[in-house]
Amino acid sequence: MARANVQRQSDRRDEILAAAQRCFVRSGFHKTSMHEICVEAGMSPGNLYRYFPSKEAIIAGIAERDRAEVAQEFAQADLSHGLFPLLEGMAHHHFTERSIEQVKLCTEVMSEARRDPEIARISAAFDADVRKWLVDLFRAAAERGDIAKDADIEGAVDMLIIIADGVWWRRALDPHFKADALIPVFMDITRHMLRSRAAGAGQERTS
Amino acid sequence: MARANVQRQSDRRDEILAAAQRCFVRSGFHKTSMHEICVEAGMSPGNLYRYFPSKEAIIAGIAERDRAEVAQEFAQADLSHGLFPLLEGMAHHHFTERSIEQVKLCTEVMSEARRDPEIARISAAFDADVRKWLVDLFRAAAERGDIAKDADIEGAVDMLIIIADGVWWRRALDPHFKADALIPVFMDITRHMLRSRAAGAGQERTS
DNA sequence: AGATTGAGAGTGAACGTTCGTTCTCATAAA
DNA sequence: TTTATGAGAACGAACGTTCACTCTCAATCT
Repeated sequence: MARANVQRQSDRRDEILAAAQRCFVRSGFHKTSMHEICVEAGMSPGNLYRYFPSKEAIIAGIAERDRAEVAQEFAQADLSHGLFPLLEGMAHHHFTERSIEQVKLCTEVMSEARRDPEIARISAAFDADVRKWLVDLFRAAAERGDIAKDADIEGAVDMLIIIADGVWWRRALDPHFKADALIPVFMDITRHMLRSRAAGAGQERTS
Repeated sequence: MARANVQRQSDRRDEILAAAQRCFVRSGFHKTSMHEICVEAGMSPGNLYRYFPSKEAIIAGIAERDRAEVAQEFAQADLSHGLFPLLEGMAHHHFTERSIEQVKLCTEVMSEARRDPEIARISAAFDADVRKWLVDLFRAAAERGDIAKDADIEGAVDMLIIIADGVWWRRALDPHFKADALIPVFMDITRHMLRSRAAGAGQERTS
């Protein structure tokens, strides 16, 4: 076979990443050996190294893939039914539908970001994107009249992201944790955060 | 004849743990080698192994120490000035006063809990303690009349713990993150969560 | 007092293992 | 034949851990 098959090359990379992801979810980045990934991918180390130059490159590939996957959710958002139905749908998706595998992988990425500068970069860029996306969303919702125009959008977004992180860590650490039970509380405080700051008696019971 | 000095033995263990903690904060559990800890503690590996049987034992020791230190804060709580001043003080303590070193160490413990069953046990026990402590605190505050008796205490506590975790992760990952700017938002939603569930128009502006 | 003793404290080279990576060689398509 | 694809043994470094040994010093003996 003379010509380099770039499609097949790309497929092979995806297969390796998928295999590595399964290993990483099971044992974490550091306890997973290259040999383990090779077995999972049904491939020899020599061959695997033709597709990735190092273990770190695989980890970075996984991080990027994972972040892109999570980010994709935001792209599909539809504000036409109002902000709060959208947020509730996203909360449901984030709290329960996302597989526990992806949640665990996300925690791996977060802790690796504390060590590997490249992962930190990917992670920080992702965070900035999500934050900007949410702020823009809330601004648009304010224009629509879904929320007060003088609401503390930045503060609310920061808090929502923090809650999202916290929920995923709980999901990852406590197998009995039922995140969906928290959705009413979550929606309640979200509505409250986005109320008008001006009036003492803001709009209560916005549902 | 040199008798076994149990006090000195304990001191030595503490010194090793302190040295290990510095290393772990700097490089994380897995990237820290025993040699590194030995250098930091000014001690040979042979001698260090007289005080701890393995690296895992040191990690477990660190986790226990760290959790105990965090738990100590709760023991000093004083409800006599009302629930919300107490909570605000705790938030301030948790969000800003706790050193970034301890925050980073905490994230190490959390991610290690996903791998090491012993750390998971320590971490889960700690979480359960904190949760029970907070629920009891809120029940006592309800008795005092600080909050409504029909408030969703369990839900509020779960959410507060989640927020606390999320804030610490943000602190650990983003050096520019200013957690104290979030305290007003935090207190606001805390008050909101602990309002009465019965009435449509709960007490607003409880400050 | 001075010498002897014995056990705790401490050393650091070395060990066996594991890991990420590379090298050599085979196979099969073009 | 040529070249992409693949296998798998082997390498060298790094790691956690061990082991044989030395040092220190209070207790004991003469």
